[in-house]
Amino acid sequence: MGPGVEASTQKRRIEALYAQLLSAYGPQGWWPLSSRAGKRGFDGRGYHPRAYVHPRTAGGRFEIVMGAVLTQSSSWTNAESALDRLRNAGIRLPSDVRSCTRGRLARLIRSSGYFNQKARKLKEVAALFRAAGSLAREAAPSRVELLSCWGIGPETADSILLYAFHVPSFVVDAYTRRLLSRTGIIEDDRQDGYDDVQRIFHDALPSAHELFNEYHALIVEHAKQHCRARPVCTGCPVRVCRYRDGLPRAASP
DNA sequence: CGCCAGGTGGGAT
DNA sequence: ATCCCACATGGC
Repeated sequence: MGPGVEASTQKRRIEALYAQLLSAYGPQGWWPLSSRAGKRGFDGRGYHPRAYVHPRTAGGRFEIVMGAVLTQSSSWTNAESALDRLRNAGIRLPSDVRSCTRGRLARLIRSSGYFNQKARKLKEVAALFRAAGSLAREAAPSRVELLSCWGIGPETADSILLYAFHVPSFVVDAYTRRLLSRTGIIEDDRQDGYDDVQRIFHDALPSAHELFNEYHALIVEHAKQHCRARPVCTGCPVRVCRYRDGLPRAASP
């Protein structure tokens, strides 16, 4: 939190931002599942957006884990087509990943980018979730345990905790930093580390996974529609922001 | 064509 | 602790 900014002010800003985003975009219903989720072996008929059915099976949960890795620094559509190819190849459980060669995995997930690295990452998370029952709802791994896995950093760890296991751990991504920076809630998107930004949300909000789920999803939707790298400010529902029509302005009071 | 996309790990300073 | 870079495809 910036110097001189009261915690109650910070809390109001975070709450107001959520209200504006929810009002503008409506409930997002994350996590998005692969486009054919609902066919055999997968739970949830729905698909992103706004048709979320929370995962009940190990396969559904592990698909979220794989999706969280595949979408690292790449678009969801690219990650999703990789998920589709994994599903079509019958790869939906850690054991399926383990019995697939690294090279074949890389070929299947080519569209997600960084495919050699990500093939290794899938191997690593498959090893992490190897134990029977490790994907059970009540067997959520600890954050430290996730972070100790090669290929899982703080954002991926929190995505897995929140969206696969419903543990209320707020997900901070590049979009979150950009939005908080532009609205003046943080100084700039480099100043604060991951845990600092996460703490802003944890301090301001009740610790509820449904709320954290929606808030992060709304930030992503908002970042795609308006708060892009090159801002699209026409029709932007966020009232306090130092940009208008792509031009930097002085921070609002 | 250049920029951007729901990061992470490793190495140099 | 903090920069800097490799990793790579696809959409606009």
